[in-house]
Amino acid sequence: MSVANDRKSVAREQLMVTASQLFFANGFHAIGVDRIAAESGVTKMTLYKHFSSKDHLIVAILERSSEMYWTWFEKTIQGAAKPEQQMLALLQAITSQHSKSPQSSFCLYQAVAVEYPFPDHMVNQAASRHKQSVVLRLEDMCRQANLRSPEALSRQLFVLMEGFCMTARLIGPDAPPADIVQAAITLIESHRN
Amino acid sequence: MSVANDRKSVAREQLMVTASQLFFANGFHAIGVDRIAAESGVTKMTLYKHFSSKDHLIVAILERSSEMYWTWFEKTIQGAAKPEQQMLALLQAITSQHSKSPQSSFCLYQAVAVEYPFPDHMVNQAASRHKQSVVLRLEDMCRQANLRSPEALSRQLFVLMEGFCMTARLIGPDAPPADIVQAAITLIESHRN
DNA sequence: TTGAAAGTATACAGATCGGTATGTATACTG
DNA sequence: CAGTATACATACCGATCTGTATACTTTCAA
Repeated sequence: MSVANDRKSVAREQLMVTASQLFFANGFHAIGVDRIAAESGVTKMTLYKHFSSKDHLIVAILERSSEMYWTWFEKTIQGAAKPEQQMLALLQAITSQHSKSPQSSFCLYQAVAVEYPFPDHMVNQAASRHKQSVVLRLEDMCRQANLRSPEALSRQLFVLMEGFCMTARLIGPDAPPADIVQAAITLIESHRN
Repeated sequence: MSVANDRKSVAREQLMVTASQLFFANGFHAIGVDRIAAESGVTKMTLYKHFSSKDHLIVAILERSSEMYWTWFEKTIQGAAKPEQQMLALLQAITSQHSKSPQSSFCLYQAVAVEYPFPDHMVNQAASRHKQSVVLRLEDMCRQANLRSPEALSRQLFVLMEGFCMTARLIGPDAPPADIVQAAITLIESHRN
């Protein structure tokens, strides 16, 4: 089987994990392919055997992150019956994860929005696809909850989540833990019929 | 007078304006000093006569942006008497500015948080100082308004504002215009005594 | 008028960037 | 055994990065 299609390669997996961590902590432009390869314990040639360019590696990381996000998403809302409770479960999971590891609140897609700001760039498009689908999913949940103006409410909750992630970067660990959950509760309540 | 202290130099001013725009639209690492100098109609040597390094230029831009921000801030809340109305005036100004020019919602300090993530870096510190002062100012307003848990409310409003700026980057112009103002109203109301 | 300040022009240093070329060793598999 | 895939090592390419060196011009005020 051709290497380019072998999604189970250990080298490929290690490259994506390592690169993901490095990008996470340093940004995209600050990390070169040499360092990614070195810290993966792999040659640069191996990197380019698996990914045709740095941009393609980033897109692969973003798409795998998106898959992992949705797995986490569905698992998190699993216990909650009503859609309102599901949305709160998401916020609670985000904040409790934040208190354990503040760095985990950082969002790779926000970094893309900053470092690849042009919509015709493949990296930007990969991030946009993900965030667009999040907005739609939230809107879907608001609709299921039979709340007033589901579009507006979903956008409010989305902004709340994005703001939380960015605030974690800006202010640091001791940012807004439970406040955001309370804000979400207030906003949801205000959209009840 | 020495050039390094001449804050009125046209070249220095042009460099800061041009660099600011370029960083705004492309990020920091994506823009080199050569391009900044060229698009300012100035030599690279002139840039280094006024700013001892690229990082110092960025810090100067951030600090001047902060001054401009506070000028805008005080001017915006000027018409409103009550602190609650002042906070709403801020949100309304942000959203109305957004509908005129969506790019203006982008926040340079958020870009710093992504591209200079280390707290011991002077650029990161300059951005942190600004955002910290914004949080404190909001908290002050909430306290003046005699609302319940001013700390929590100010953090909620801060997250809302940060989320709005980031959403403008992530989703694009047709993001959440009036929804955020409504969210702020709801949150403020919920903290009334 | 003269002399410092401000700016120009050009060239360069040293490092790093993304990406490629060439060849070799290992290991699975038909 | 033969062939293919995977990964190795090393060296290199052109471009770009921040920052510096040197020398010439313009402006303006004491």
